[in-house]
Amino acid sequence: MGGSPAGPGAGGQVLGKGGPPRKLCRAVTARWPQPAGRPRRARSPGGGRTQEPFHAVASPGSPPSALDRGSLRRKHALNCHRMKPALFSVLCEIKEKTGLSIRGAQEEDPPDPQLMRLDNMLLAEGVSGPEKGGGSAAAAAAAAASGGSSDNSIEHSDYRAKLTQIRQIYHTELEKYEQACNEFTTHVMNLLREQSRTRPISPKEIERMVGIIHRKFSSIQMQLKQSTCEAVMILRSRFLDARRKRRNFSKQATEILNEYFYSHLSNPYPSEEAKEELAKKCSITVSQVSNWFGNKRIRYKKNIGKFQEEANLYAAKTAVTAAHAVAAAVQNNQTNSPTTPNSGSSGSFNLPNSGDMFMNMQSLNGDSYQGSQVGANVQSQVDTLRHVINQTGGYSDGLGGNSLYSPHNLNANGGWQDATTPSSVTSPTEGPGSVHSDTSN
DNA sequence: ATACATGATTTAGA
DNA sequence: TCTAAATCATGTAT
Repeated sequence: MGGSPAGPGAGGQVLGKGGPPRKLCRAVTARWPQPAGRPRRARSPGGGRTQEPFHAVASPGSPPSALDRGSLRRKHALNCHRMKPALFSVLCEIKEKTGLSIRGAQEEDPPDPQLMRLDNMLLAEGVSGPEKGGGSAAAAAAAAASGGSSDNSIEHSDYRAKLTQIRQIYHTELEKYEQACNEFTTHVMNLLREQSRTRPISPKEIERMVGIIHRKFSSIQMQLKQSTCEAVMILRSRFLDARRKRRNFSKQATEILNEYFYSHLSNPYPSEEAKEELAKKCSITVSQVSNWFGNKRIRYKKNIGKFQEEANLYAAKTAVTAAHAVAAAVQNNQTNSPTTPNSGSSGSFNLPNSGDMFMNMQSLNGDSYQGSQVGANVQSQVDTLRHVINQTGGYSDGLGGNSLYSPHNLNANGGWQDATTPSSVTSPTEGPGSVHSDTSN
């Protein structure tokens, strides 16, 4: 249920309209390298569509061919012809009549909704937005989708790096397109200007031509934007997928969880508060804490024997902590007034060493000393300590059954004792008297 | 390559 | 909604 921190399918939904991510992936990998070649292609054949041969206006770089030379000569002859003004006016008249110059002049393109959507998306993803915080919004969203844990900074930076890459490609391509568009527009304008000497070309016509060119280029830009959007979405979905993948918790996190588990073996059900605290300490989500305890309980119960060594280990740790606690408490009792235990607002111990972390957690559960009864808590620590001492004394007999955390906490039908039973009440010194046959799997 | 460990998910029950 | 139990899927050690 709430187990998944990333939430199955949390990613990829943003672009859901485009189709399943797999397909997108293929589409993009096939399409990505292409845009670089487009401007060149757009430049050359575009001119061939006007009525006059554009190559007639020799580009400054290339020497005119024999054909060009002939055409230039003819043009020059035409321009100098004495009948030219008369012919020109006739042409104007004809054009007026055919209405060529008016047609399509008022084609004002409204803002394309799809283009707007793409623009918005790119902005939201931090691709087309302002230079700095780019991607931070998306990354934050992704982090939120994953449960907000902060243990994935590597993936995070990886994501940002890739997003930056996409962003760069997008901008260079966009720049190229704009440049190509401008070049082509000025080229066409020059041609039209040149042609206007031999045939009537109204400013409206020029405007229209420019409009056509811009529309063409903006459609190419839209393709670029679409590809970029797809790339970002794929990156996102992959990023989230990667987070969905199982990753072992850090050693420290496992230790913290184990310490809690084995010190609350009689009732290994952390409260919501305790879960939150554990989650914070382990840099994982509360759901992950719940999962961990669920797994741990079932696996411990299934094969107690296997976990005994681990249990002893953590018991020893607990004992050390307890020893410190007892020492501190005793000292406190001697030096301070007996009614002022060294506790914070939540009633936790302030231990002089690193063990206090664990002690704090213990206090959170509320089962170590309800009602801030530090005395009782100290008693439980003493019990643990005493028990460990006993255990280490009897450990050499080598029999699995004689272990600190023998399954005395489990009742006959395999369940733990009543969940309300605090661990400190059920003294660990109880010993291996209780029943347990299910040490094997 | 394999077995084992472990985090996540699913299912069913209370 | 929480949990137990089964199971899946991946990480890790050999």
